[in-house]
Amino acid sequence: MSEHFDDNKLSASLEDYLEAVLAVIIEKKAVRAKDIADRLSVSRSSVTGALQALAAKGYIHYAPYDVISLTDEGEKAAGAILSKHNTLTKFFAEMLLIDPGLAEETACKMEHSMPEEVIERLTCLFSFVMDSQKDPNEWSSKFSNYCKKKKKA
Amino acid sequence: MSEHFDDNKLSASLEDYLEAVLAVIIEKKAVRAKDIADRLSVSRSSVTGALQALAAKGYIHYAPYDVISLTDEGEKAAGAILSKHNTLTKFFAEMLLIDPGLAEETACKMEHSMPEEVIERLTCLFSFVMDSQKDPNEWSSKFSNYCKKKKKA
DNA sequence: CAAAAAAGTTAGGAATGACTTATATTTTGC
DNA sequence: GCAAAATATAAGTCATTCCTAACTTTTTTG
Repeated sequence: MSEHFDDNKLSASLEDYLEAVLAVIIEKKAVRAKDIADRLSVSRSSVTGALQALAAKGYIHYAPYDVISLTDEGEKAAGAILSKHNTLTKFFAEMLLIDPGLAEETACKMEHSMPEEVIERLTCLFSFVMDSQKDPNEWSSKFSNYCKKKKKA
Repeated sequence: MSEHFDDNKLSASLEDYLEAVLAVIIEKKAVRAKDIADRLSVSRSSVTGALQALAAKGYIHYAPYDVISLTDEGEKAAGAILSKHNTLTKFFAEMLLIDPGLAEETACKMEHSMPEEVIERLTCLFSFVMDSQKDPNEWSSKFSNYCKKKKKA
């Protein structure tokens, strides 16, 4: 069981960095500071700072000029963030029928403040509702009709 | 139509102050700095600072030692925040069946990053699902059963 | 109504977080 | 082995948010 001191709590920004590390690893098998700088649109030195902070909190293995990798703890945390991100995006886009761009953007902001338990239930709601549809497009048409009617009323 | 410069964007913290102003007004017809200090657990001087910031951004009428009131803009903004707060709390508690305490707490954090449009759709989802229940407790039992089953599988 | 209590304000400052630029160091590819 | 690319560090900026302490104004109350 991993310990949880106050100082390995992650800020929203550090969560973004950690998420980016995992995303880049998934995408290209290895991370370079530059990839993260590009992806998050910050300077390389900001990335170094963030990586040091993440290392200090035990989420990544980091040494100057060395390869970056996630610790077990880091992998778990990054995975959780990524999954929150995906769950929320899917919920907004497919269930609430929000424009994909806005869905993504909103998920990005909210992924930092959603407790595990809430995400779990959201996933559950999603499958509960979708499972009860006869065909995959049924929800979309039913719900958008309802919303339109509601708006007029 | 009210103007929107960069500098009347509110931080999460200022939104909390603004929300508190409205909440106290609703509750007791008038606001005193002390009420807000107590409610948010900050010092009285932090409240003064926040009120000045809110005034500078055009959300409240403020003059030293004078009565505090919301501008039209402020009333609109505070109302929107409060309604986000309530919508989210209700959604978490009644639809996702999250413990009321956690529902409230999560809503508090998320209310700052939910676009109007998403809240609107969430409200719609809520009534769509609830409208299709025969009695008020149907959802709760159906959904919690589904979740239990899902967890075992 | 005057003194004490309460509420509000101000000044000044500490802590944090997230960035930056500029300079130094290391690695890598030719 | 050297130049170019990548990375790291130092040092500093800027904005937020909050605090304490001392002061002023307002309210209460004996």
